[in-house]
Amino acid sequence: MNSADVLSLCKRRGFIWPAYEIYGGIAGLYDYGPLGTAMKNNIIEAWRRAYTLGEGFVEIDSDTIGPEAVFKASGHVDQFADKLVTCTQCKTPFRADHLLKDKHPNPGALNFEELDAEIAKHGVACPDCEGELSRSEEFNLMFKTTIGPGSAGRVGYLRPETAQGIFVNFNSLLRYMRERLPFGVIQVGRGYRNEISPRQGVIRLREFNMMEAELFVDPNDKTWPRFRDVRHETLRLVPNEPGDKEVVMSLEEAVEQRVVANETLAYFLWFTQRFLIMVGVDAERLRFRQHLKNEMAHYAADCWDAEALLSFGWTEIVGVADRGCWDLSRHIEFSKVDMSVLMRYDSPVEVEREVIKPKFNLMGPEFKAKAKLVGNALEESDPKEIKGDHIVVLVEGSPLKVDRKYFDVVKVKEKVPGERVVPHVIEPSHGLDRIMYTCLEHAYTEKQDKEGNYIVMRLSPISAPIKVGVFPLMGKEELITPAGEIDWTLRMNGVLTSFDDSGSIGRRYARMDEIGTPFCITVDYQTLEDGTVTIRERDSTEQVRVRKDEVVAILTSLLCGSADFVSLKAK
RNA sequence: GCAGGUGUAAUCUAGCGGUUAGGAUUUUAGCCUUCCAAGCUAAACACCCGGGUUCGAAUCCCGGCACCUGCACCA
Repeated sequence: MNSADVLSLCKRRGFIWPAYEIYGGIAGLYDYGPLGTAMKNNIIEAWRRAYTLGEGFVEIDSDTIGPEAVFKASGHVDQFADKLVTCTQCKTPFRADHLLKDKHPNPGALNFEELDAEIAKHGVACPDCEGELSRSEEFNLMFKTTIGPGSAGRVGYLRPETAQGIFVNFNSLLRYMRERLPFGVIQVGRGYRNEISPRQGVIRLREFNMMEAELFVDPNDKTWPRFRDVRHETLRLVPNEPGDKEVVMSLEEAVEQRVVANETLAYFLWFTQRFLIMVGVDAERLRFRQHLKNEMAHYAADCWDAEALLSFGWTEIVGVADRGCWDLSRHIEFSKVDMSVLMRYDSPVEVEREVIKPKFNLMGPEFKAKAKLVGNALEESDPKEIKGDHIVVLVEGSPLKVDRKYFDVVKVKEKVPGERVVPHVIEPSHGLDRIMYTCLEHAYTEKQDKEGNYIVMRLSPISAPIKVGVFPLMGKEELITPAGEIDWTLRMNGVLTSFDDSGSIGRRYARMDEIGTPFCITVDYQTLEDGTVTIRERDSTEQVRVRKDEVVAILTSLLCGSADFVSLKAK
């Protein structure tokens, strides 16, 4: 099996196919067909429920386009505004302005033509191999656009991740969450990166689907209440130590041995693992690898990738990062809006401290109009700065010596309700397209039969786009009618079915196997006699006969995992 | 973005200067069929796009696009 087989099936059966094919296609753009869309929605729904119902996160939906300031603050503009030249010999890319550092007073300000001219003028060659350099070109992974008409428009970008949409809404979210940490916010949406060379099918796309969760926590408390419940669960980890050694350890061990930085991060590694396995990632082909220090994103303090073993090798499908306070601090800095949270003490702490109290009645005659300013400066000063008989304060930017006789030092008591902190962020960020592809590749099994390859997609019932195939054993009216009734009943109970009365029964089973439909119901002549139908399970191809009025209840429990086929068969 | 390779129906492929562009799978209609891609009869669907060479191009040449492999890149 290779990725071409999977992609070929995806196209043939309507999961995923290259976009704009009638115009020759665009690398890095793929569309989801009917089955792919249904499956994608199933994965999203499972994820959404895990976070909102399971962990009490809230979901928002923010814009995909944003003004430049947002991405200046996030760091994305500067990370990708580089102008690059590439060596035509050894192919090493260099930042053009760096190469001109000694040759030009301000190379960072040059445009492409000027850079090329300067490089030619000074005969700059490749620092590595002396090879000739290519022309300079922009290297910016964000799609740039203009918000608003013409030259009056503001520079904007398509978001390279959904996360910023949560950070910029932090204050509104904090209010909504009644100003208490920790709280979590999720978002599902598209992100855009103008990749240099998209490859490997849907693994690197220019427009992609993400599911991101941002958990805001108290930086002084990265414990997690539910950690206790799962502390004995295990993770397969590759810590960032020399040798790339893989270790299996419990969450508890991982945190105690400081392999994983804190409980919350460890909990969400496990949470991610559970989700991935639930939607159909093979547990044997899943591990978590810690980012190397030099690999870490500009915002991350620690980061673990969930990696799936695909035909391309180990591939990142989820990143679980401790982003620290990077994002919020940057938005505070750039927007000048406070985004700190008051962590209240159990009861307000009464503290006594010394403050400077200006004697305005004496200062008036001395400092005249500036008396008020001087007084304010004194109030803001620390009594520790008093030097003998005077203190130096800053008034309108210049130091001013103020004599001791103009102020008193008094003790005041004040109540401090808590400490203001900028929350830290734990971010599980999921590449939905990659997860979906992983589910498809891990589900793909083929065996030889007389026709050639017989393909079964062993998709998880949760992800499978079609849940049940409903067939009359043969295309006869007396069988089609009752089968049609069962099909209708299932659909009206929220189970997506596929009704098929064409060709042979074997062909119809095969068709369902190839798109991963977990169960098939067949109405045969016995149904007409005793009202029973058969349920066939995809992976074992075994059948069990049940009363047709029980079909909905049985299938519903089979699909959600509260019943399993083996014990149903034993009954 | 660089180098090499490849583009024929939805899929796999034959054809390598002159073919009504062939086959298989698939799909559709009908017949047949009492549980795992059965059979029969019809039908549908293709030379990646644009130039050039030639009397004549799916076939040769050039450019573009896409895919594959390696390199680089992947915050």
